[in-house]
Amino acid sequence: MKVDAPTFRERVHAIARAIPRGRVITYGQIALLAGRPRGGREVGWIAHAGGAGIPWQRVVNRSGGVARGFSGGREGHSRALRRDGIRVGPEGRVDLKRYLWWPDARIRKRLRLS
DNA sequence: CGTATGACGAGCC
DNA sequence: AGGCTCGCCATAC
Repeated sequence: MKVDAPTFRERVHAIARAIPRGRVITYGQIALLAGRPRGGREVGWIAHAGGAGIPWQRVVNRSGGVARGFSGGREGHSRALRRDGIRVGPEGRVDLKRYLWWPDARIRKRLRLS
């Protein structure tokens, strides 16, 4: 059966849903995977628009920083990450060396990503 | 339709 | 390392 090509927003949602508990990904990475190398800002407002059942707290910026516009502000974002078992520093930063996630080949294939 | 805005990123200092 | 500037690009107004 023929299916329409997924929109950028749908790809972003699919990727965000695939992030495992205890790991994080960056806006830029999602944009790249979804086929828009400089679309970090877009991913940001897609995240801000929300989406039921999507663990947006696992999406952080390039510096590992939490989002100002998260529900509950930076504090809210930090709390949500800690509930995921992720350590968040006093400046609202996570250690990317430790928590950054990259989808493996199998997942990329399943989601039809680059 | 021109301007402003922003859950971003890379580069420079 | 951390702060600034500039580029990016869909939306909002």
